[in-house]
Amino acid sequence: MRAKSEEKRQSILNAASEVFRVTGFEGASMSDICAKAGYSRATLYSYFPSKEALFLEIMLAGGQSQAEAITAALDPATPNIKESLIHFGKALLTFIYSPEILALRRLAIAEATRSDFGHLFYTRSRKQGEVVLTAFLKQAMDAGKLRQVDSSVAVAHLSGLLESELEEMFYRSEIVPLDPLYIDRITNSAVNVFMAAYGL
Amino acid sequence: MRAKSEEKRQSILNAASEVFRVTGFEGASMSDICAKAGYSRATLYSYFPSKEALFLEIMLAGGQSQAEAITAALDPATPNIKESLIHFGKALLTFIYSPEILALRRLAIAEATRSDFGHLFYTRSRKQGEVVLTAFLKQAMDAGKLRQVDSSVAVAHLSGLLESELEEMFYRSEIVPLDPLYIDRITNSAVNVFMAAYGL
DNA sequence: ACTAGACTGCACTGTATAGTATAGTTATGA
DNA sequence: TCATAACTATACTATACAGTGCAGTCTAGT
Repeated sequence: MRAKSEEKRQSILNAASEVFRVTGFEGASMSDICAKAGYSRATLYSYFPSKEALFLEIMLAGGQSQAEAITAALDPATPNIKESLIHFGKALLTFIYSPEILALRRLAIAEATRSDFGHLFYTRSRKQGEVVLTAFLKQAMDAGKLRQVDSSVAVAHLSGLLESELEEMFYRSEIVPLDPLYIDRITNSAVNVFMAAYGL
Repeated sequence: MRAKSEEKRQSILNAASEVFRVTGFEGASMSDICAKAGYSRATLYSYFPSKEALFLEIMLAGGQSQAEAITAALDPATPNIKESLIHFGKALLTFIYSPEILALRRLAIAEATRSDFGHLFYTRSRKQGEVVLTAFLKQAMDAGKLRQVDSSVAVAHLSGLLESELEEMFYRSEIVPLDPLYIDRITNSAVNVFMAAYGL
């Protein structure tokens, strides 16, 4: 007999992810997804029970990869806090403004009213990252590298500064990757402002 | 003969606005909008040629009101720059995180891939506000109240700081108005950080 | 080679919606 | 008052899509 393959499942997820990102949840049709994946409708329904289930799995996977990327960008053993924040900022922006992740974030916002998927995505991605970053900053404060203040607020301010020049990206119809040099400039000025307020 | 009334037109816009905000563009049906407005489908189509036209008008009106609110919150004649930024911040956050405007912003993001409406909304609302705020900060810099730096970046940083603790609002399924005391706290800490970096 | 079950292709059901058409009703301005 | 046009109610067209069902085909494991 023939076995269902994990690769096939993945290729369906990839195709669906692309279609959802381009057309949104409502705009995506299961037929489009099948065509993109190269399988028949029946096959798709044998792997995923419904459009919603497919969508949910994509959002959760995307959220998790975002949380992991944020965690990975932090190196707690660094002596120079400013350098490590700059490294973190560049990695963060590169990842969360990549076309794939940005599209997922927009999808999450778009679906926030229709279902809980949006908020689920947020709590599994950004919020997770914030927890890790908060611990990182708290450690830096305790080590005397930053002023002792509410580290959650400091995290929000750092994120807000880093993303401050990129708001327009959410509203653009075509999503293009950011120029690494632009990311460098943005990160440097954001961390400078952060250090002016939170440094010693 | 009978004349079409501007009030009727407005009440259709109001009803449509509410339906769009709750269900999104695709999710909203013209019948829902008719029911909410209390008119027949034919009447609605005699006032607006299509669903898209109706949506566009709502987005543009919302964008303009946002731009006006931002402009109105700035008083260029103020001697104390910090106080005036705090006043501006509170007014800004109160307005752009009101349930109505926040819902429009989410709609704009949701529709950004499907059409240009999202970007149009952005350029007519936020971007307009940024232009005015940039001029305001530039003037303060020239008057020696702030450090002389790129005022566009300063504007982005100020906005980013002000909104930094409110990102979750975009992902929540129910939208609730913010507590004014919470807005005060957020604004104060954001402006403090801003002044630490940009003050003299 | 045989067979279980994965797979295709297609038709079908049921539902929903944008927009139009029409026939009859009501309000209003001259 | 009366003609005009706004209005309602409703039916209709055309389309689209989620999900199901089924007849038959292909493939891998034994």
